[in-house]
Amino acid sequence: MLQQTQIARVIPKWIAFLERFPTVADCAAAELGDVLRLWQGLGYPRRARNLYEAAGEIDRLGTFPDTLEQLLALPGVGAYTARAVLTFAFEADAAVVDTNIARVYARVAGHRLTTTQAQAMADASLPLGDSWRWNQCLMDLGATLCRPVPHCADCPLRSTCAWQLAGCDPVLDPAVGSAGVSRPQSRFEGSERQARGRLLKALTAGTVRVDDVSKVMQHPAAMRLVEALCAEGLVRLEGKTLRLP
DNA sequence: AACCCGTGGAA
DNA sequence: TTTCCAAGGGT
Repeated sequence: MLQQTQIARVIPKWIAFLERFPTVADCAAAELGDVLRLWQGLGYPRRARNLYEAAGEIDRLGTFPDTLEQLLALPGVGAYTARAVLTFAFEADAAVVDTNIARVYARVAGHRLTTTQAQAMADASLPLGDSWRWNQCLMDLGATLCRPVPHCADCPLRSTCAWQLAGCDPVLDPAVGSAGVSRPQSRFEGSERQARGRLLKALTAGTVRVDDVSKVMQHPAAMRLVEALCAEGLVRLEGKTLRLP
């Protein structure tokens, strides 16, 4: 839920989700449509599908994956999420690089970093033992002080940060664009993404007739969107009736 | 590497 | 009113 989504917006959804699915097995035993309904409002519904499929895989495994390799093999689990589970759930030694931490390291280094470089810096800096505390502190530093518009005066790294020592010039900020963690997005208003979201939202409330799709989504290339959602397994087509799978 | 994927709050 | 971007991942 936290992938590309602010924690304040996740918390109420997370509480409701765990109330409905207290265990992995509960989620695995449900229908994808139930998961998608609980996901409504969070965006990126493919994450809900990935979570649902991951729950199925873990349920079949019988044990929860607890190595980086095993976690990375799960759908929707990448470099950040796998390490987040390791450090925050299992309290194992793993350095997470989210958008906040990537920004901190880029500014400390004083130049733009590739994801590989940022992960290497994080790995080299990680104190062993209570690594989750380190990860949490660094993440919060990025979320509170080392913001896109920073508050350098209060930063504990102000004497060692290369960008700060260079004068903290916004034009020279090595962490523009979320330090490359999240990429610029195309226009949302009037886009097919918006239309897909409208259709999925309509389906959480019931079914939709194919003939009415254009009106529901207010988008010209309506049928292409239906096909895209069907291909992703987020929508099921029965005759001329659309419903959640 | 480049591009795609939802949604909503804040500036 | 736009624009930015948020505890990223997949192709």
